[in-house]
Amino acid sequence: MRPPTAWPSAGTIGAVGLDDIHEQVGTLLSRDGQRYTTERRRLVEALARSDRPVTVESLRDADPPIPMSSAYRNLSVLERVGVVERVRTTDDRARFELSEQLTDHHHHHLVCTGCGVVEDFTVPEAIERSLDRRLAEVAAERGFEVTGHRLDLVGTCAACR
Amino acid sequence: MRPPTAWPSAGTIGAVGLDDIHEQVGTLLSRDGQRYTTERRRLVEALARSDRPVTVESLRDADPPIPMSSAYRNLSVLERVGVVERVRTTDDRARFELSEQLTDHHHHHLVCTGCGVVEDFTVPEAIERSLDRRLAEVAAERGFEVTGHRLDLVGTCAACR
DNA sequence: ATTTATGCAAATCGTTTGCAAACCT
DNA sequence: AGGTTTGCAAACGATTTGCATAAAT
Repeated sequence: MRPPTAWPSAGTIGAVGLDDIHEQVGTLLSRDGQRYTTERRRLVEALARSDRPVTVESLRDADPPIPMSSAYRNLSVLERVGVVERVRTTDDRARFELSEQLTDHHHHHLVCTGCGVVEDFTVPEAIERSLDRRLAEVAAERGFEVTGHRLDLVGTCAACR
Repeated sequence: MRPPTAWPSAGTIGAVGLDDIHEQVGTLLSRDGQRYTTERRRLVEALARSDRPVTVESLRDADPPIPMSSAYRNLSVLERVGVVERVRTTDDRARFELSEQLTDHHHHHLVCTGCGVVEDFTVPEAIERSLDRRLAEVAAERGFEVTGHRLDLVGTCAACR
């Protein structure tokens, strides 16, 4: 694992290093008896290249295009082994991003209710900590096993105002 | 508006008063040229009776049942006028709850990734405030117009562990 | 050679919509 | 009556899956 610093939000290439990511993905996949194929590599690179969660549609329109059924199937596998996370917000299409486990980049989402676009942002450590403390309490009260939290800032982006 | 205290999470009946809610809903609907019909009244009561967001499926299975197409259509209207909020989490079905505007109950959601169930919880005022302050900053930086925030605690509920 | 992944087309499933009947004012 | 709401059935759109072909080990 790499230092848990705040990343410049500009994709993961350069910040963590693609080779590094590919290596981890390979490990996570093989641990589940899955192969790290060319197609999956391309998916991971597309996700790493983006500074925000991407839609499957945008992958289909990539160059070269990634067929939607393949994208969905591979994203499911990658999600299961912990490489990607599926982001559901207000609109009906899901978006995908590399998991925080993989990028060491804990962040949150800014969601536009107009066009559905999702951007990343972070909050100061101190706030995260007090939040986590309270969240742990709530979980304990309810007998929940916590796997994480999600914080979305909902609003209208500059383009949609 | 009623005092912005933390509510006991046990539905809204008794806490705010159904009559009170119906009155506000009537106002919000008429403001949009909509009627407050028997069917819509039943929907609002079903939502008020629940202490968590409900699925449309559960409304269909209510007694008497609310046909899904009617539920969807009315929930859309109620959402548009600000009476209900649509909650999207990890599973593919949407859930609905009375809007915070209506209940004066700002709360968050605890989401089980196993069965999809969604429960309510609150965090202390102080945490909300520092969060809001940071969120306002982020919004300002990006030119977003903020309409609210969402905080989900994600995990596995007692029944699914 | 054998097992696994790919990608087209068909199937699913939650949600939306057309339309005729029921309802409200 | 005149316009709105209801609810069945059909339509939609995002996602999943069957299956024959291609790729990987």
